[in-house]
Amino acid sequence: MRYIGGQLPLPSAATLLAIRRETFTKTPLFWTLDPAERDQLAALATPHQFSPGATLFYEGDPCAGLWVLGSGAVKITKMSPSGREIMLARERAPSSIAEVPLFDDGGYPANVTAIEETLAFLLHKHDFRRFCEQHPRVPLKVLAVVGKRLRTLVQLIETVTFGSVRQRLARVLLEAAKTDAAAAPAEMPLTHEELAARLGTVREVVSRNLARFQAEGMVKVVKRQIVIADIDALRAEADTEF
Amino acid sequence: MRYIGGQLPLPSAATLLAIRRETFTKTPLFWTLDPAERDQLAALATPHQFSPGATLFYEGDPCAGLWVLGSGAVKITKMSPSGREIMLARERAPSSIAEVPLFDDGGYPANVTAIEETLAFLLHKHDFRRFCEQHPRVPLKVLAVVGKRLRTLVQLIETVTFGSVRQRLARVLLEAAKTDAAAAPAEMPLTHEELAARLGTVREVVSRNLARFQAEGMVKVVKRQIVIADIDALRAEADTEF
DNA sequence: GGCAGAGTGTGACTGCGGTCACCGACTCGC
DNA sequence: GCGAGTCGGTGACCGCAGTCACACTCTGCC
Repeated sequence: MRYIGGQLPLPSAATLLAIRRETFTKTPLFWTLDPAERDQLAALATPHQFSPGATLFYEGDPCAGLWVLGSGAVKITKMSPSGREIMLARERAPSSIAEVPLFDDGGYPANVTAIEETLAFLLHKHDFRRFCEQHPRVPLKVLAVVGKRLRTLVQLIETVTFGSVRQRLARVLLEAAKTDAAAAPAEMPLTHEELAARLGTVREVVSRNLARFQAEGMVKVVKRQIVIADIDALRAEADTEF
Repeated sequence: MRYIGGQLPLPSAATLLAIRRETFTKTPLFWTLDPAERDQLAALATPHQFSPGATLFYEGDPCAGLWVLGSGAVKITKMSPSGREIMLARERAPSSIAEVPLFDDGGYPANVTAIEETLAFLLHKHDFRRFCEQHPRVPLKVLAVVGKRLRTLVQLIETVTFGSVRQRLARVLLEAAKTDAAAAPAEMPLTHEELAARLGTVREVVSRNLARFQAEGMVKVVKRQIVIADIDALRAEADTEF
């Protein structure tokens, strides 16, 4: 772990109100609401601050409620008892987490950990369910969001069962380059350890495959930063059929 | 393929009405409705008959609507271009299929194929969505069902990434013994090919692992039927930590 | 009875991925 | 500048799973 987890003091009350309003406006789940309804819901949420490495909740924990990301980013993971990790998804604000256990009365299905400094709002399960009953369009939107999530999981199963680490690595690199380019151009602060978790494998294997990519001229490593050198070759690698 | 796919003639109109009513009463999705509402919805559905091996729809097909299983069973699969298959789930009537694409405007996310003689009702997407808007408790129930599905997918990812074929095979055998025991005691009409698809591997590997199980006295094969000989040992195998 | 076809058993081979071990490079704090 | 801790690279090794090839056993059918 590079970071030490833990909750931090929150922003002041005044800025918090503004952040809260903005968060709930931007979050897809609430797009179908009008501003007054959003404010009403936002008022029910309690803010929590997490530093990188801190855990929002663990798999199996009873479901406290819906988490709405105000800023920062988190990863959703499963861990094997022996310590290996696989990342199911990464979510960046504005977004929401843990819609599923709100409705099927189970615990949280996976671990969620902050990977950046993250501000998240917790909407209590019963508050949100009551709100859903009063605003029937919300569950429909939740369904759309959960549907997307389910599709990406199916995709993940496909690549894990049929694809190789090499292939998955290529995909992750492309994806990271794309999403991070939007936030902070040409920067990929990924340790091999994190990549391994993302792929459901171990550090050494990532190391080796990256070395091969480098030998083949597809990526370069400068100052521990991975830089894509031949994006087309990488794309070809990612798209090769199983 | 042991079976040749295709649609068959339907039962007579009179029996069909009875079946239809019973189907919609038993399907979990519609439990929250009262009988009149159910009948109203049932009237919109069109029946289709499938023999084993016949395909209800393929991955990527535009979403026609929700499928409600009246009798029989289907498998939900993904195929790799090179022909390998992985079974994401099996659904037995009474149940419903393809809730997801109704709400997120994508195509069907996977293939669905009948594995028994199956009667299924198709509820058109727009009919069902309109019904959802009029009966807000339905989407909530859909969410619960989709949530369960998502949980099993997460579970699948976990076993595929961390577990071995041996382990997964043990689990599948236990599961098959359990579900089939309810329907038809002590019968497991699974070919190695089918098991392989279920596990996302190939026939030979299943064959070998089964042979090992047999050598270790955990299962017996009589007349090409797999019989569990030492259920505790098999359970231990299935539960060994990764 | 004999043939066809589906289903099964198994040996040989290969490569990938996971494990272990160890060292070198970089960073940060004192 | 030094030491501790994290991160990265690499060699050795091993086992599982996937591929190919082929022979055997059922079953049903003509």
